[in-house]
Amino acid sequence: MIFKVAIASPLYQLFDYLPPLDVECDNVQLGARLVVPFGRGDHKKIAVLVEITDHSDFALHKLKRVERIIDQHSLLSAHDLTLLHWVSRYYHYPIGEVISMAFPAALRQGKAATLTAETSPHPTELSNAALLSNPAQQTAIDAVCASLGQFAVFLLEGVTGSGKTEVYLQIIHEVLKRGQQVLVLVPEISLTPQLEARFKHRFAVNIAVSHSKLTDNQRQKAWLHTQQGISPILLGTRSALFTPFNNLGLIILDEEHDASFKQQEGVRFSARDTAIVRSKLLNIPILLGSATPSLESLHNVDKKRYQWLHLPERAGYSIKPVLQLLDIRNKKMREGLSEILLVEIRKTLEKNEQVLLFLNRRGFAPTLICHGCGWVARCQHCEANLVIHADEALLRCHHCGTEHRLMNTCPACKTGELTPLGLGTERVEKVLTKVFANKITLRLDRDSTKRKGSLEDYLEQINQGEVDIILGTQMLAKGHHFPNVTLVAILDVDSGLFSIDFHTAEKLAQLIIQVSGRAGRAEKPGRVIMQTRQPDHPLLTTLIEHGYQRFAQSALAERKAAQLPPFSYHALLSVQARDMELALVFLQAVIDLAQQTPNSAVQLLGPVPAPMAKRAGFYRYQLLFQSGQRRDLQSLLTTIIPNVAKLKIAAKVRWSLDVDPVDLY
DNA sequence: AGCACGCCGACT
DNA sequence: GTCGGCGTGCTC
Repeated sequence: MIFKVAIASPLYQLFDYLPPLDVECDNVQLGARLVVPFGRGDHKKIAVLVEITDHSDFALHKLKRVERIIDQHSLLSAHDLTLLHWVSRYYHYPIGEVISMAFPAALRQGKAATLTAETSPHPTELSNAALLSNPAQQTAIDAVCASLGQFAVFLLEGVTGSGKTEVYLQIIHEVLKRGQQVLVLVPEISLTPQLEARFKHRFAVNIAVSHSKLTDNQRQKAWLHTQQGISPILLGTRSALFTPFNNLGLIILDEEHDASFKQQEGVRFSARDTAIVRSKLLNIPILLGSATPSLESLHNVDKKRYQWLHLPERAGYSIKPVLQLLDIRNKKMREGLSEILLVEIRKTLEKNEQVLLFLNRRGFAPTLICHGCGWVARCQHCEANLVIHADEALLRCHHCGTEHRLMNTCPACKTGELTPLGLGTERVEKVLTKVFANKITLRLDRDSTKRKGSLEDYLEQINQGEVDIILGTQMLAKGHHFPNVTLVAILDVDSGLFSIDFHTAEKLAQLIIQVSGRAGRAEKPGRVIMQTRQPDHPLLTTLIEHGYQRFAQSALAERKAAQLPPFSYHALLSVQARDMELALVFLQAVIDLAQQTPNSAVQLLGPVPAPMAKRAGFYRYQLLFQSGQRRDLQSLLTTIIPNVAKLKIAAKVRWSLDVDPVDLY
């Protein structure tokens, strides 16, 4: 009897052990945790039992013995293990690391998987008869409910105010009536309080919540409640995806286009794509929701892989704002605000309505330049300029955190006048408080909301009407809705138009639509003004004249013409090292490995410097794998990645692989 | 990733 | 003579 176990280590393999002595092993369950000796000395590791076989490829006399079986009852089902194996294979990440990711911290360390006594399971009692729903909502509800108990992917497309959440709630109600559980995934924690409140109001059941801002204990409790079936609903972020369920009947993934569903370190999995795999394994439906679906998902609808459900705006509930481009070429500007925009802001404030301004750059100004000699304040560790933070009299690097005192004279020529160049939120805030001195301006960015809970306090002030002008970065683009805001302005929409990364256009369009959904209500619709020097840019004109769907069609046509994803498949191998040469030698070794594995169906693009070629003292390079067929790309990666990991030089650099990258940075 | 082993420089 | 620097190699 051989136990094949997973151990958290950067090795792409399982480890074989002999069963423990003096213990009855006939009933030991796959997915149970074990204590095993590992490495030299008497070191112990927590392992997860993955397979029991009767032969080993490893020399039998070298096998060590399992020391102890921690769990009498498995914590992970066979399906859970299959899903984790899929993640390890598809994202080319060591199986032991992937499996350990499924457990909360304490269980990873071998603590007993027991709940504290205070747990009194809520009676599973379904309250509150359904609200009214309109025909489009009913169609969506019926379609998903008809698929309960079988695999199907639904894309529910509906703008703010179309009643998506109500559709979710009614479908969940049906799943709970069948005695099954529901997994609800959302992109960010900031969205969960409202959603959680709405769920709790609707269902008198135990709702588990899991996201990274909770303590380890809170997360473990949610994990165990879900695993044991005490909580019929788990509401969580990306990392909650791997929580085991007793009887999962449906997955809902809201804001499916959101980039935060893609993990950007370690195992770079897509929670959306992995959730779909989980649904398929369990033979249950999955519902993806968005006002601005990703191009991949729309493409999958075209290919009939997903079923498209559409919620038009409801009559009388419409908060659809008017989108307008404001051509600022040759217009008089005051710190990034055109005269025309200032007039519109004034008119709005005079009606006692609120104004929301977006500028996606914090600080006072992104550049400090010497008017005398042209010296620019640069970060010595990054290929980036230092950002002026006037409030704190600092120059700060937004990439590595380096800080310097803001100086008065040019350190290069000692005489020249130092001039701030460009716009940040602090600078715009300053001019707003001056121009609208009798109004209250509130700045919301990472700097002004550092204190825990301050964002919530500010949001409350806004909704109480204590604030007239809200100026913020994209942290305001998600979730929060401000009914008394009737004017939204995007101060610099052009910065999103010229990127080397083809994903940026899609993200900009989604941002514009999401931002526009933050404002107004039925009787006071909002208006969105975008300042631009590119009023004829096709992205902007298509979006404004024909809406998101038409934009998405033309963006997909462009992707197809250029053979970019979703019409081809990408994997990005990135490396960083203090020594530039080392990084390049590593990538050359990877290229050599790829060329020893002839696969003409995969193109290698690179090595090229990363878009920020130096960051925090590390030089950064990357290599892009591209293929027309997913299986060709996968088979090449399966062959080479474990060998890449074994390269001697791999230990001297930091490298990572991103399959299906959502940004190429 | 850890962690032990091993082969070279400055200390009691 | 020994403590310890971190290069190298291994983990069932």
